[in-house]
Amino acid sequence: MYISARADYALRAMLAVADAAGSTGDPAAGGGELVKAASLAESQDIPLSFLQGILLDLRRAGLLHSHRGTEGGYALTRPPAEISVGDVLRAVGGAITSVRGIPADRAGYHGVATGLRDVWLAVDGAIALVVDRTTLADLLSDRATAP
Amino acid sequence: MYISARADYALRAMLAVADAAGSTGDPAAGGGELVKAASLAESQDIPLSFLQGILLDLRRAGLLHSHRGTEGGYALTRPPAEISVGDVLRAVGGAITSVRGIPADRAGYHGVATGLRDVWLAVDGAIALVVDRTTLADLLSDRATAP
DNA sequence: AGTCTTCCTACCAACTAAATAGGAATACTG
DNA sequence: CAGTATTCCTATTTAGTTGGTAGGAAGACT
Repeated sequence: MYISARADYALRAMLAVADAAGSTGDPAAGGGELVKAASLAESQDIPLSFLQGILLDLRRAGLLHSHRGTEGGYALTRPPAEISVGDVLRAVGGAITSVRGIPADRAGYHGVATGLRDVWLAVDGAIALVVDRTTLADLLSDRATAP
Repeated sequence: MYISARADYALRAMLAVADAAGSTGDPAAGGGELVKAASLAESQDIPLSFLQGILLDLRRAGLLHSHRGTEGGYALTRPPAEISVGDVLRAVGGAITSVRGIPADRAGYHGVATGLRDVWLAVDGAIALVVDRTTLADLLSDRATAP
């Protein structure tokens, strides 16, 4: 599994948003505090203009909502316990398992290699089990992969 | 998880070697029939000169042994039931899970993102469980991921 | 000697990821 | 209604990897 810089940054940014919103005293469901892109970039060492493109992806995927203007910024659309690592990965990355760029479930094998497709599907399922069960809230409370 | 062309070709080539050796009547442990690179390339539609580099990797990893000359070719060093998909992947690819190119277990996180490292390790373990339990023999008998 | 085959190195082309720059559109402030 | 802060969006540059090719050198058999 290859975690791209985009995916890595996206997760770190989401965690930073969740943390900032939670720590400023408003643990309510959706809204929370608005966090500026610049402060996310600084707290996690992410190039600002690159981060902005990532935040855009996250917004389009419905994980963040944003507000422009002087007191603008970003906030989670759902509480951290309802956003999984898999949600974030899929928002920026597309398919999680791919064979030479094409999704694992449509790899064209023939002859003696036919069984390979099932292996990739099994791998995909195993990965999904981990990343879909782990939420941002889990990560923030530092028990990363509670069974 | 991204399966590169190299990894994909390597697996298909190994399966083709295992199949050719098994079907010519010598199901003995090590040796088997020697299969030429050219016939592997043809049976699985792999560019020959690209395949040769891959076969070299597999040989250096101890999965194949080769013989030059007129009746040369490649053969498995172990029976198909003792070679896992993971063995082949690691032979051509290095680490299975990597974050931005560096191995998952040494990703440098700080602050609120500390927990991410454990997620990648969990993913790595989940993938390993699948690819290390599936052998070439499993794939050849078409019951890909028997639990 | 003469083939046949693996072995090895160097190289090229295309693509993707990563990062940058610059400008709209939008929202609040006074 | 100007002015400013900020998100939003697109185009471009840069660097690295991947996929693939070419051309021999080394070994093995006839």
